[in-house]
Amino acid sequence: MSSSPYGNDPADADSASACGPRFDPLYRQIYGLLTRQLQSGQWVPGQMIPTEQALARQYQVSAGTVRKAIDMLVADNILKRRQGRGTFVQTHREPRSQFRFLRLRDDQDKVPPFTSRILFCKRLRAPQDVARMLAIKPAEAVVQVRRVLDFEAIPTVLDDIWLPGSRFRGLSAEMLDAHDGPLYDLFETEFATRMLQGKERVTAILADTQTADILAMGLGQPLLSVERVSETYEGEPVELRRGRYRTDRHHYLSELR
Amino acid sequence: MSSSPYGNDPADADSASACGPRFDPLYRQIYGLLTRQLQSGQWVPGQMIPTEQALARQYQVSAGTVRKAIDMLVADNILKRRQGRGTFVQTHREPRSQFRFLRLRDDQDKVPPFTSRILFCKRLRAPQDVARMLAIKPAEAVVQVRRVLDFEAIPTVLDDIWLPGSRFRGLSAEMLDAHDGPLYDLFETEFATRMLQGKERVTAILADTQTADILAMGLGQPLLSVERVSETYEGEPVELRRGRYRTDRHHYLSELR
DNA sequence: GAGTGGTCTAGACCACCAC
DNA sequence: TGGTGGTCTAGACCACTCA
Repeated sequence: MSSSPYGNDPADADSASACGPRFDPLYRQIYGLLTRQLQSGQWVPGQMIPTEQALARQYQVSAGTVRKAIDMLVADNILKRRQGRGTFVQTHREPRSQFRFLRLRDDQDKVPPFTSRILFCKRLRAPQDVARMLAIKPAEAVVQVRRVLDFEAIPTVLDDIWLPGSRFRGLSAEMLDAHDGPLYDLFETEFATRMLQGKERVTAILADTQTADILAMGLGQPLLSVERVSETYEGEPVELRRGRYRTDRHHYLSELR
Repeated sequence: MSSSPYGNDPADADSASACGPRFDPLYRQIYGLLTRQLQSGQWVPGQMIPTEQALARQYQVSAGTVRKAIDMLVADNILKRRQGRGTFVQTHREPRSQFRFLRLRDDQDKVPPFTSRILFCKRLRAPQDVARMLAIKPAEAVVQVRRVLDFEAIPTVLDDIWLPGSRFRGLSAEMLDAHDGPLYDLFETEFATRMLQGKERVTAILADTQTADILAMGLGQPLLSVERVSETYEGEPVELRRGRYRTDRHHYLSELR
């Protein structure tokens, strides 16, 4: 967590050794308090949090200190400031951050319009590898969703999604079909689970029979394999995805900084 | 440029329309001044810039304002603060930011050790597509470098690199062979060209005869195609790379935020 | 101990938004 | 017009590095 342009980040220290707690600045403590309150659901996605002044009074610190804590949460894409209006809990529902994690792009590096089809949604005991990636016990309950994304009516992405059964009690194909918009919006709204960050491991593979069939392509054609682990607060993994991307019409865009 | 957790970023405005200049805060102006001085080579990579106090005096603003400008440059990976020592121009030479743009990882998501072999370095007139990506005129001079990266003696990456001939006058295979460490270090040191950010477009392809031969793999096996455009100050493109990555032992890592 | 960046404060004023 | 975040200031003190 907490990848911000602020000092004291242990991962950014010149000496690689993990030193002790050193010194915890006030604004970091406020950051922690706010994070915990967000995590507890005290403020829901889309809602306005108290003003900087109010928080400063509440925590008995100066406005500048609260501001710095909020800066970090904004850098984490957890909060969003709107000048003249207030500071709001970020949401995957909002147009500008819809499909924030989707890296597939067209020739102009834009997210192309697409539609989603749910192939199935079932509950099962977590296979070994899925359990490991989700940091749960093997054979614990998980929900598996398979879906296809069509870009201009061309099936392009085949996703298998695994979610911890305990968090996603009640998730069903009907619910998924009824919902439109990003999955992460549904997860926020119905399961109080916000995807905050993730990692994708990308490799090149050959289409197997089943995938080639679903994506209407030749056997042995190349595909991008995209394995995503998404995390919520405190880096807790709450989603595993295995995507197969056709990249004859699109590409995976990665920004280098 | 300028992707920072700070306000007034037009790209972050709720209304997508490009409004006028609005209001240019002082710290942005300082950011601009510092950027121009860095671009002009007034301070070279690795060198310390003047202290915040000194800059504040020089520009007739408060220390806090200079600090905020520097914060932005730090967020851009252009400067690096070291508490108790000073603020330094970031460099690709430093261990922590060596191979900053390389996304290939091993099973533990670490950058694996590797060695580089230059296959050739030649000058030619830019083909149409290369010229377009580098924003130069077709048939202008470019340098093309081909090299292989070996991971544990296994050829894994085949890179073709195109550089504008005007900037990279004097680049030769001998110079490349003599140099060890990141290419971007050489580019900084010998050609005053700092790679600040970039984009990679990743697709899955099948190995052709030549590539399969160089990477010691079967024809028709899947490969990652990684097309990188790197930019220096003001988003000026100064490098085009086409990489072919074997991903049977490694993967391409992408962080989602 | 001198010099650097890092934190924290208190307060003034500005730009923006909604009513 | 009132309230929000955004900017800017001046100054005190702390943590860290190095000689």
